[in-house]
Amino acid sequence: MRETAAAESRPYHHGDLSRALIDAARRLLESEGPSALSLRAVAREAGVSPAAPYHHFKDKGELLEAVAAEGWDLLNESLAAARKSANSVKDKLTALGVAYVVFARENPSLYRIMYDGSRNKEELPSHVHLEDDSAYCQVRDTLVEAGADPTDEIALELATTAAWCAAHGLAEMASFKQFDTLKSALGSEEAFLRGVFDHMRIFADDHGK
Amino acid sequence: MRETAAAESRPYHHGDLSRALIDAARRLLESEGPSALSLRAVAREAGVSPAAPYHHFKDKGELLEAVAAEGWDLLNESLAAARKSANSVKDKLTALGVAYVVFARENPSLYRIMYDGSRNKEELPSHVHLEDDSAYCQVRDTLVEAGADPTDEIALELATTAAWCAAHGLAEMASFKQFDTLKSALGSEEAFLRGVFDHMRIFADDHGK
DNA sequence: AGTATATCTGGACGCCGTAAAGATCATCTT
DNA sequence: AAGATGATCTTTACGGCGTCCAGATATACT
Repeated sequence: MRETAAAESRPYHHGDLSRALIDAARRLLESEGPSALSLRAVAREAGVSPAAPYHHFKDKGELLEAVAAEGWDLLNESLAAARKSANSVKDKLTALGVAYVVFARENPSLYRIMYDGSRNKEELPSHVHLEDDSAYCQVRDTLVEAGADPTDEIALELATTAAWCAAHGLAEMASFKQFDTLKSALGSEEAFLRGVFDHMRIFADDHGK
Repeated sequence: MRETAAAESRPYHHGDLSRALIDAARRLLESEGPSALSLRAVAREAGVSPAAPYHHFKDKGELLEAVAAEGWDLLNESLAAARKSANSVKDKLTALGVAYVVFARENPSLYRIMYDGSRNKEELPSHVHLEDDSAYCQVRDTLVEAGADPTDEIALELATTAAWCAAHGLAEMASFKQFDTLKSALGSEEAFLRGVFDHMRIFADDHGK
């Protein structure tokens, strides 16, 4: 009478329902978009009753936070990969910016979840800022590699913030139809992104010289 | 038996309910935040039945669009004022950016409504881009005043987009608690904003020379 | 006047998030 | 081995939501 799927020796009845709920949520997010992501729909998708999630998450927001956390992990990986594959030191920061925006384009619903929770709490998840290979720290380290002065902490934080804001702003704008003509005039979306970044000192300069 | 308030000689029973609904929505938005902005709550606030709005707006989204449109108008005015009051030509663009972010901080719920509708349709309201004193055009014109080459259309559009993205990105980030220490290290929020903008060529350079 | 038409109300439907009470089952104690 | 414990899940229920429909109401036209 046991379900054939899922791990055998997990805590209780279902076998790691929180994991299953997060997966169900991400499945729904990709197939139906953020507006279809109700707690009941997630429970339905996972095959449990509407109240079951409450034994694993305080409320809907806490489930979304767990989904968002996985989004941040994915973003970190994308950025790390872009950092490695960049040709020159000079190009690394732009590559990072492009990778950031491309991530948002390829995971639009997830990206939205990542920031929606933060906006309500008025702070980003702390591990985004603090952990060593977090997205924020990767940007900061890349700035240093590109020539920023690591001893001037305030300037470094400001520059990192500027880069982050630029990437986030572009990530939210790039999908607007208004830019279609510009994109096709430039030949590709990536050319458009690089074009925008090229108009920001942070993505073009060698920092102060 | 007539209500004493509101204009007397308007179309029907209520006397311009759509106006009253938009006002009610903005009142609710300020007092309770975006999550409290249900269509029913708006109707309640306006003193009509839950179904009444459907004679003036196709659905909830269309009402929110009307609210957002007023938000864009307000933003345009803020930017125009900032443009006028800026001291030097060189400072105009930064002043514009600061004004943009300050608008978002002072009208956080309205600012969210303005972009939420756009995100769903994947395009900004057309008058934001097209009309002559629209926010976008004000930024573009200011860039030209600051020395950008108006004949290179593509570069101008890219630069405008870069400035817009930077301002939007910072507007969404600036309220995060993570930046509190940086703000107080710099003495004020405006110093923080200018500090971030200063790390973007678009807000600091004289454009190509 | 009488008719058409735009506007508003009341009630209904199926969703939603969430809470409380009861059933079920792994684990712990003895 | 047996029973108690407590976590997990289901059922049921509540109020709120967006939206539709049928009827009431008041304006405008002829």
